[in-house]
Amino acid sequence: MREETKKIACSNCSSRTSCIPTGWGEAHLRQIDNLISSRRSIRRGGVLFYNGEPFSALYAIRTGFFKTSLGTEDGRAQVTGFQMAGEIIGLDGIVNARHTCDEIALEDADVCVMPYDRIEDISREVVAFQRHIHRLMSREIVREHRVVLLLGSMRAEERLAAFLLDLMQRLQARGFSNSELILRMTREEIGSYLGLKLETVSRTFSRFAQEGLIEVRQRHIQIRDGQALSQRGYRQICY
Amino acid sequence: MREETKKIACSNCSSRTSCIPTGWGEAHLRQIDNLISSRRSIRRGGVLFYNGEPFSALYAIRTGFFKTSLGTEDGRAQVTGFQMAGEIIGLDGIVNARHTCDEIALEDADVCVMPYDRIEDISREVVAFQRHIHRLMSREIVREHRVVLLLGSMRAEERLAAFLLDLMQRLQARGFSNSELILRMTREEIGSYLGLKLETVSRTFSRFAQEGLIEVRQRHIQIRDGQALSQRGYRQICY
DNA sequence: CGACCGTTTGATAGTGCTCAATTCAAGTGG
DNA sequence: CCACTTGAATTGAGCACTATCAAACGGTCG
Repeated sequence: MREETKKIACSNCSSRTSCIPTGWGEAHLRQIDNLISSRRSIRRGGVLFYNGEPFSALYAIRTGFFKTSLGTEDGRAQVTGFQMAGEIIGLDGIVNARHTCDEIALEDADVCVMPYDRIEDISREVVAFQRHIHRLMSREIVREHRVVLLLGSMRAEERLAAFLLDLMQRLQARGFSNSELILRMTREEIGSYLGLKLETVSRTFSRFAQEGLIEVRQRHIQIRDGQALSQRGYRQICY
Repeated sequence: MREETKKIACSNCSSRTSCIPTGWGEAHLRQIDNLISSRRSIRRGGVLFYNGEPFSALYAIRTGFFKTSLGTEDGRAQVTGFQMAGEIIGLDGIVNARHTCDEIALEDADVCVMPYDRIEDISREVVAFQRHIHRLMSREIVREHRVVLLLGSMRAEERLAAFLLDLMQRLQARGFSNSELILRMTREEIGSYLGLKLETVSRTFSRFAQEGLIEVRQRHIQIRDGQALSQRGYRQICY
């Protein structure tokens, strides 16, 4: 799994708005430019970091799609989340200076490496950046809350609908179509994430299709009736 | 629900070690002493903060026991966690400056109020404190990961066993017995947290008791065979 | 083209849920 | 002090949803 390393700054990065939003004064831009140490390219199926691996940096996804996977003692594994461009990953490693999950690329990906000690330094100097980091972590906590809600109180249909709606929303926020998406993960990975078996995922897709809610061609999903889909899956909290 | 407010400093707090660990130089103790603005006492059943309420502070639990509860659009609610003395709550509110869940006392409780702007200030001045806050948030993320794993891949028996073991471990870390505990929550709240119905929780308790793993008298639980219990529930990741 | 992986679909079994009745513990008020 | 009320917990019977096992299909890539 070959990986390349490049040198780059945030100030002239095209996707800056998504991961490090605007709003710093010009004065601080130079400090922010010191944030990224390098980039890494990960091939499809490649691993960004392993469970147990020493923690040293957070990563901003520039392109590509990742899954977060957690192993259990008895050999089972569960997907605990999917990440796409613009999102920051690796926050789990801060507590014990070790990562506690595997981060695996579902397609060829590029990430910016943000060494944690630099994050600490800049946080102390740039108030807006400090707040940004806190908000990132807090957002992650809130997101996980919603996953817990999903896994703890929804049925298969509701879970899958909520999953599709969540994906759609995140893609739409990144400028993609709001009625069409291509799944980057297998049915098994979706099932693992939703606490279902792959057969159940497949069946539920078929049922949705039969009822005219969506159109399914392999991993290509077309939303036909977003309204109805919402009614099935959107039990999420509004905030 | 009457609540009292008192003024106090961390440096001479008996339970300091649990929420704000030692290790700051003497020089910084005075800054830390400025962290707590007041204390609040919450009666059993009282609410520390509501979903939607403006966020202004984190809270350190001095005494008492809380549950975190999330409401769904269609009126259902789910418990997403239980918190005990020494733990820090309210981290969910940072992202959007509003709390996204309800925090409810399961027994009379006392909390220290830590205004968020003071946390920001001290974080910038005391490196060890900054790191402490980051670790708190990261720990919360890792904990939630484990809950997701529990809900997504364990069966009723495993869930309840893991739940008991987790509680025991946290109580033991606080100096309580490692073979005996009193549940502060109802079967329904346990069920909600574990993604089960209260009847299932009750039945599973009974089964454990029948098999000699534990002894159940209402909310009083006696561990008889922790080893066996571990084998049932401990599929958690080791880290 | 053929092999392989992922997906779909069917039949059956099992786990946990629903509905309902009963027991238990702790107040509450006469 | 005891009958009464109330909320929580236990237990049972039947059912619904999802898992499991199994087979067939389809797209992709060597």
